[in-house]
Amino acid sequence: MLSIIIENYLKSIFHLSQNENNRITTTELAKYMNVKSASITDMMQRLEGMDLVDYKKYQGVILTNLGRKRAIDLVRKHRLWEVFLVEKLQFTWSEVHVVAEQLEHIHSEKLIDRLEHFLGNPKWDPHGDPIPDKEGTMETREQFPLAELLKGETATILGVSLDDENFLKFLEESELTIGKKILVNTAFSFDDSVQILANKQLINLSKKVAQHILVRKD
Amino acid sequence: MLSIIIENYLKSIFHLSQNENNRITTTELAKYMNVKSASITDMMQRLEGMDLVDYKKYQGVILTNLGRKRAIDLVRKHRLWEVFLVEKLQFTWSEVHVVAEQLEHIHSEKLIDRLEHFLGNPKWDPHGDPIPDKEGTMETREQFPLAELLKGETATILGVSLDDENFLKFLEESELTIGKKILVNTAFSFDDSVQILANKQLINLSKKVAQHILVRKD
DNA sequence: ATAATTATTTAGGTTTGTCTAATTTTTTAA
DNA sequence: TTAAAAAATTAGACAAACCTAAATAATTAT
Repeated sequence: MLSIIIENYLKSIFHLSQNENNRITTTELAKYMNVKSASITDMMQRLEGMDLVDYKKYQGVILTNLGRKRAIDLVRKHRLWEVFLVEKLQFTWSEVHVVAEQLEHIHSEKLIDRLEHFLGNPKWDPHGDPIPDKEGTMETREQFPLAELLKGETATILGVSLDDENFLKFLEESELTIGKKILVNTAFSFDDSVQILANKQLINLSKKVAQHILVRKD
Repeated sequence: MLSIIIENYLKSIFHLSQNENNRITTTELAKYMNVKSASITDMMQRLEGMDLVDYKKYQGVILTNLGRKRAIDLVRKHRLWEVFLVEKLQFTWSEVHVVAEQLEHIHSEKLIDRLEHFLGNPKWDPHGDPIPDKEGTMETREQFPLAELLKGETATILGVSLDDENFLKFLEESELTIGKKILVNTAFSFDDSVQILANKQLINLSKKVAQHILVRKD
């Protein structure tokens, strides 16, 4: 059974390399995980020996199939627990992450399968991220950053692409939550900010915020 | 924040010393936890320094108020999670313990308070053990080992006093679960076993089994 | 193409939590 | 009440997961 620490390494590598499925550098990983590069090198050599990563000196690291399987399993657990916390225990969007980070390390296949069923086999978590099934398969859908919408377009909020507590708090306070309909009132070219209409209110969103809200065009 | 390992030490000391509230020896604790006595001595010196236990060389160990508070908090979490597993996820009596042993180490006061409310503020866990409230107070009630009943007496099963997986499996298979009514048909003096009537069937119980089933006399 | 800079690895050290073997203290039995 | 046995502690070692400082490799800028 993998230690919690090793599980966290796998998850971090997975998150950093999933966009491009490219090798990531030890420095990148060190920054992301808040440990020193020397510790990364150390651990990568151990994980290589466990066939969890493909690591070559000075060439960075990438997950093996086994490592990816384990990482996706953690993502599955994390996201199912997030659904539980929000739907059953009324946690807010911004509160769930810290707790789910702990819960994802509970080892029990029966627990997670039963939890999935108890929650009604959800396919998306409270941030709009897909929940992998037992085989690691996740659903996909067309979605865009709100920032890409043009003046006058309408859309529905599907999720977010940034898991920052204050960002999520801001969205909660602005009531910009999943399912909400929005209309782009103005797109300002001078700073790429946008003004949207949501909940019958005009709300200004910075470029960064608009980039990390994911929507479906209506 | 206490490590999982330290939390397990506190819980073990608590369980071993709660009957008599007496000091326990390092050897007792070592056997219970499946580690060597030397490791216990080592750890006790650390815990003494953290004001979690009162430990004196060659005189055994007992929890301080602080240590007991922490241990009861773990018991609270363990038992609430057991209720969740049984009531919401349909785990059986004998399956819950291993998973709850992991879940009890999740750190989040909000999580456990919300869970308690979600479960309807239960006062007893699936084994019939009392669930401490936030202040550490638990309910009490009159209960006896089934072994103490006399021929002809009727009773209701309240719980068990042994957390052994095979013992619990046996009870599940015999449908001797919480709330079941029983009647003592015969008490055999030669081996202290008893024959009871439950679920319209005659069931023979060894002395050990009868000692670890807790009942209320009707 | 070489020098300077940056990235990465190696070497050696620390803490936590365990172990075995040796020693000391306590308990039990003669 | 002393000797033998049992229990408990100390000493020293080890693995995991980190660290700092030094060395080496790769990249970049001149």
